[in-house]
Amino acid sequence: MTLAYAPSAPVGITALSEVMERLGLRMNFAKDEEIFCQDEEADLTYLVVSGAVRTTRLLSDGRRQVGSFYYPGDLVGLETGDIHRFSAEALSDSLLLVVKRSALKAFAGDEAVDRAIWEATRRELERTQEHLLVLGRKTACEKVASFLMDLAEREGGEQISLPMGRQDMADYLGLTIETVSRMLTQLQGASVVEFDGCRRFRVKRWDALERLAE
Amino acid sequence: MTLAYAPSAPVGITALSEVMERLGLRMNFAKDEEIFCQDEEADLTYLVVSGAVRTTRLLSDGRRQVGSFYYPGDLVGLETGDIHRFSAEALSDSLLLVVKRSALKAFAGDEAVDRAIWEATRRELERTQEHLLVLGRKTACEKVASFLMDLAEREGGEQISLPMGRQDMADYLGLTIETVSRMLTQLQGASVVEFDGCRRFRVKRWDALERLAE
DNA sequence: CTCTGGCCTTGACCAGGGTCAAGGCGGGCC
DNA sequence: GGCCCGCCTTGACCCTGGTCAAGGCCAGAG
Repeated sequence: MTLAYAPSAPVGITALSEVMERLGLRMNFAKDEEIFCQDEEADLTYLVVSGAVRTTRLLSDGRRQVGSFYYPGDLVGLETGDIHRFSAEALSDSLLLVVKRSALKAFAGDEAVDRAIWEATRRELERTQEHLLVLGRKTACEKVASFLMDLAEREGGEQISLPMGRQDMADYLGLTIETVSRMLTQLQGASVVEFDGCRRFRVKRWDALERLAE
Repeated sequence: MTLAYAPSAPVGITALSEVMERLGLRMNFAKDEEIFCQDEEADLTYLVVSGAVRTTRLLSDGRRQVGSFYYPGDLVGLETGDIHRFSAEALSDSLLLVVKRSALKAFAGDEAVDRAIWEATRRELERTQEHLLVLGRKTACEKVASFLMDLAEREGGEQISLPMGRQDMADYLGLTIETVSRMLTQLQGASVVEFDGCRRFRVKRWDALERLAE
């Protein structure tokens, strides 16, 4: 089976991940283990099967920016050019399917892969642009609220789990860990969300959360 | 003449802008005139000939984030999907070449255009990721210093001109106009840069500027 | 079951940058 | 050449979020 080029349909990512299921090497990464590194050549593509992944960038003095989080079904490292501009690490013990881009092209055809890369890149750009707005123009409370809302919208269920620690949230939102903690306490105090331990919550008042997220 | 598809060469943007020179409609935009609007359909592509362009996004309460600035030779509105996620306005009176994407495809071939779109998108993503780091993890002084450095590196010359006002800089950097002004004064006080009026400067100490930009 | 270490929360205090207000300055227009 | 308006700068003050420090909680090991 090879994938045909279908000009108008969104061939891209879904079909590609099916191909990866068949071609990909299954790899386990332990919590905090590096998947790829900033400035490293980017020839591999990763599909998150279970667990989760964060991409990060370090400033020379140790300040860190988390670029994005990736969950099961997401492709990581597809959107980059030849060199990774961020590092990627496993948030928790994770299973990933790994395949060489060149192998993927040979199997799926250049067209399908190019299209998938293009789609992944466009989605990444949109997410990054949204992130930009959050970092540039929102207050601490709005940042945390919109973060929780994004998570809740992705998951859809009642109980939502936070796969990342407070430090990762802080570095994603351009805050400190203490401020994140305080805002969470505050949101809980206002009965907007309710935490069950520090890694699970549910939304009690959607309207309020939405309003706070701006 | 049609452009052939050359798999490995960077066919993209340069060739495309040559085609645009022949196909494009010349349009003048006055200072602050809208070029396209957030949530509008994105069928046109713009090549900056003279002047400059900013892309912006508004929060409901009027807070504004500037996404990027574009200068002569840059393509604007190519990287987006079907709908613009930002608005674009002329920074000053500007001349742009405008062409429909579909016309471009018919003339240059799908391959060449797809490739150009892909390249433009990847560059945009890289710029946005850099911007993310600045907004998330840099201090006001570092933000302003790295902004000036970016400008100076693009222009290369001795005297560098700022095509945007203080408010645009502020909204790009996630600061207020007053803070931008103070930081500029401070950088000048430290003999790092020297202003000749508020729209022209030159770098006096590159090493210091680089260090301050982190 | 208890100990221990790593997160997370909380509090007190501090400072970077925002807010508000008052001029200065320079460019365009008469 | 002079006037005016809009942009830019400066100052005083304040507040959000950062810093520093102490303690709580929970999970995993022994």
